[in-house]
Amino acid sequence: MKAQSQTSDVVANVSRSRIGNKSALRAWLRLWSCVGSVERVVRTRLYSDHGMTLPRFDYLSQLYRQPDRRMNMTELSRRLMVSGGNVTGLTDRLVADGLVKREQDPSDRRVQIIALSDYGYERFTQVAHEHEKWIGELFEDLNSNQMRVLNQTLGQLKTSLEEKLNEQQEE
Amino acid sequence: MKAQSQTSDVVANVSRSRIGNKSALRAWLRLWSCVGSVERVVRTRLYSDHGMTLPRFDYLSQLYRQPDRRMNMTELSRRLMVSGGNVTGLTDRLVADGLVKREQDPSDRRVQIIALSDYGYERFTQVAHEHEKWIGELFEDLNSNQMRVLNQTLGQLKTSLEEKLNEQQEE
DNA sequence: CCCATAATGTTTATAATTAAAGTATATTAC
DNA sequence: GTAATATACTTTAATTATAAACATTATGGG
Repeated sequence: MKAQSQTSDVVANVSRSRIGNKSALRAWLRLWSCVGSVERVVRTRLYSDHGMTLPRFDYLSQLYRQPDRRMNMTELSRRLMVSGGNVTGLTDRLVADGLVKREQDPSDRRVQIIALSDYGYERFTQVAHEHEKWIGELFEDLNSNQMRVLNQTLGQLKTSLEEKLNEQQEE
Repeated sequence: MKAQSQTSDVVANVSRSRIGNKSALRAWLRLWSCVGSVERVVRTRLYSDHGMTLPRFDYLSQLYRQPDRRMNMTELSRRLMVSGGNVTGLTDRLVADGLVKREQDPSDRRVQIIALSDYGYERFTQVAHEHEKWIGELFEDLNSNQMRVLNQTLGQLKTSLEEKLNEQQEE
């Protein structure tokens, strides 16, 4: 009885795992597809209507959300989920366009603090308002219940992924 | 009465719209974050464990899913949600590495048909197996109900977005 | 204090990516 | 049949992106 029970458990686990992988893979492909579609629309409109690229918009939005509209390079890299070298390049171009400024951290000479300029703030505010409208339109076919469920599930997935990434980093 | 009722409707609509936009924006940010996290993990492991980049993996996976493992450039561009020029460049590099082959369409001399090579098939099969495992692990904290709900909602969002993109294109 | 180690950011080389313009071929309208 | 238009792909120039190597500064243990 015991042996058989173990075998059943093993079979059940393998089976569950395989189904889980397939189900996860389907979810992943749909996530990827949805994000790709939204990004494509947003990128195109940002560029044609405001002459702004998506990476720059994402960058500025991170600064914008901070109370003091300031952030160092490492934190920007982490939040934008891009490499440090990429942030250096983006920063160079945003500084050249006057949208952000580089400041020194008085307590740590390694740190560059990036501040949204007045011009950058003004510019971003205008674009962000439209951006929010586009997103609203793209998601309008979901009813309030679906939206609630989506936010809940993605919220948990996000937390779970962040935990996994932290664990992985520590290894 | 009539005027007041209209005013209330307008207020209600505006209010609903604003809430909808905020809720949609939250969902969008979570979608973006989850996809970014998963991509980061997959990209890093693809590169360190298999010397393969994520764009190439995505490209090969599109070919792999076709019954004849063949697809033309335009269709690849559409499915990968990237520009045509990008597909040209990726194809050049994948051909150089022997993973895919360019073939001519006998019925239309403009068309390039890209075929997964035997080596490409073999290579992709190995990597895809691991990839599926990684995705399974990244999503393992969602229970079966959450997974079901996520797949359902994302399925509808995907369809809705595809419709919107088609409409937009026709305008 | 001094050394090892960690953290922050830049540089380098290369790949991926876009928008727009260009080339070649096909299709459609007349 | 031919001209206009559309489709398929490539090229170009610029931007965005990565990984790895590097320089500088900070931190912690002896």
